[in-house]
Amino acid sequence: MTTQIKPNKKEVTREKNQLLILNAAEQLFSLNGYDGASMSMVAKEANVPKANILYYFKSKDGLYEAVIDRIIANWNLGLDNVTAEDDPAAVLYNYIKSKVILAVNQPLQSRLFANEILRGAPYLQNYFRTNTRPWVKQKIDVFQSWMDAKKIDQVDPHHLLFTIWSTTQYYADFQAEVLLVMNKLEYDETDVAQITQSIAHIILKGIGLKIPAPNEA
Amino acid sequence: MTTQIKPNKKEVTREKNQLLILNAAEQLFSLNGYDGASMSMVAKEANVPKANILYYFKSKDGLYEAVIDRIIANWNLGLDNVTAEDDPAAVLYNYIKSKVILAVNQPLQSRLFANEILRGAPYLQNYFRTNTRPWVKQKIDVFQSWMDAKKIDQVDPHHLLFTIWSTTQYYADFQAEVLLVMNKLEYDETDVAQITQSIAHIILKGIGLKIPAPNEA
DNA sequence: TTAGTAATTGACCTTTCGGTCAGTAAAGCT
DNA sequence: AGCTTTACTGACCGAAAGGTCAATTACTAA
Repeated sequence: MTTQIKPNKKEVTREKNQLLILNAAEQLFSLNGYDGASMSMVAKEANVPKANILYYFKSKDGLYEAVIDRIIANWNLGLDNVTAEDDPAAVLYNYIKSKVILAVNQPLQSRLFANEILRGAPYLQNYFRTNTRPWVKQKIDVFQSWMDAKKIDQVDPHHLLFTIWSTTQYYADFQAEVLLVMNKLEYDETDVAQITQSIAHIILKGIGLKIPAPNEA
Repeated sequence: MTTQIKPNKKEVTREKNQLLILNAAEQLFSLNGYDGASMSMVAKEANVPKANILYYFKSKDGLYEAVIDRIIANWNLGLDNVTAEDDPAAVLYNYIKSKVILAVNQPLQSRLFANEILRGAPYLQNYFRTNTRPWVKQKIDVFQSWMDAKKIDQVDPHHLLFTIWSTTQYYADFQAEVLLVMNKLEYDETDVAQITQSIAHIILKGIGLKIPAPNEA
């Protein structure tokens, strides 16, 4: 908690350069995967000497971990503070909506995770074990209590969660396929609403809920 | 249609070796992606000299294309011959079930496609344009006619299709995540039924259908 | 057999990979 | 200003990548 009065020129340029590098790396790792992105590609994209990247991040692994750590730091699994007393329809609708917005507008993170998991999640294993698993457990419990209270249909809560994740992330990870099949060049402004509506309709009605009128935060 | 009377030893060993190579390549490309799998890894896995692979397939690209071509050749998009007169519930239930079985038992192909699409589908673009798109168009039409006949709810047919694809393929492509979250080492025999049941419940009910009793081919 | 042809592969090539390091530039401190 | 220390980077390294090729080893047909 030492308050930094003096901006310290060294640290400023360092952080500026690290930001350039991390952004370039995130983009390249997302599109090409770990093996498909080389240090020199990152250096070129970030417009810094390759040795500078190694100086900051020690190794390619170190850079990759830094990229992942930054994503995780800003990563919000959503559904925070959800309790058995909350209204399932509103909660799930908002969750789906926020995940669709993320998928359409910021697909890079989702794709980086997808690349990771396809390889067996070598770097994310620990994160899943220590963070995702407890998070999931808590949500599963809420889902189950909704089922016990007959608020939603009895379905395996894990698979309900996977259904929400898969349907929403699909528009980020498989964007290329979606656009090719729909014969579009990119998503347009109406797509987020369209996708949210379709997914929410199917999933909410699919577990015995009504779709809330589209007019709440 | 020339009937091959003489087995021709050369061709026999050639095809045997090509099979070894293609199997090894499929496995390695699926797990590690195009850039993550090297020719020497494939050679070692297939137990043939590296130069032999180049002799058969000209280049790494050629090998990759051959792997993709073989998958596509055996690739059945399902839902064949489906018409507006068919029963939506039975058709969709069986489609979901067959896709879940594939995802759990033969995840390699799905993962190879996932790797491809994550990279923007450089090799599959053409396939999507010439094969998938017409296939989709026909299915969309059937879905739409079911909606017009009030047999199923009005939902964007594309997104309905994507919902089925995403939910089922998730168990192949993101197997590592699914298993970590569920704290399992591998899928067991009950999982296929469990997954099928959950997905089918949500999607079928989600578009206004009843889940067929689980007793038809 | 044997000549002719195709199949095969060990050795080698160039390029690029991730990574090191010695030397230089730039702050920071007194 | 001068001295110390840290930040940086051009040049280089060994390993591994994809790919070539000349030499060798099968087959096949006559």
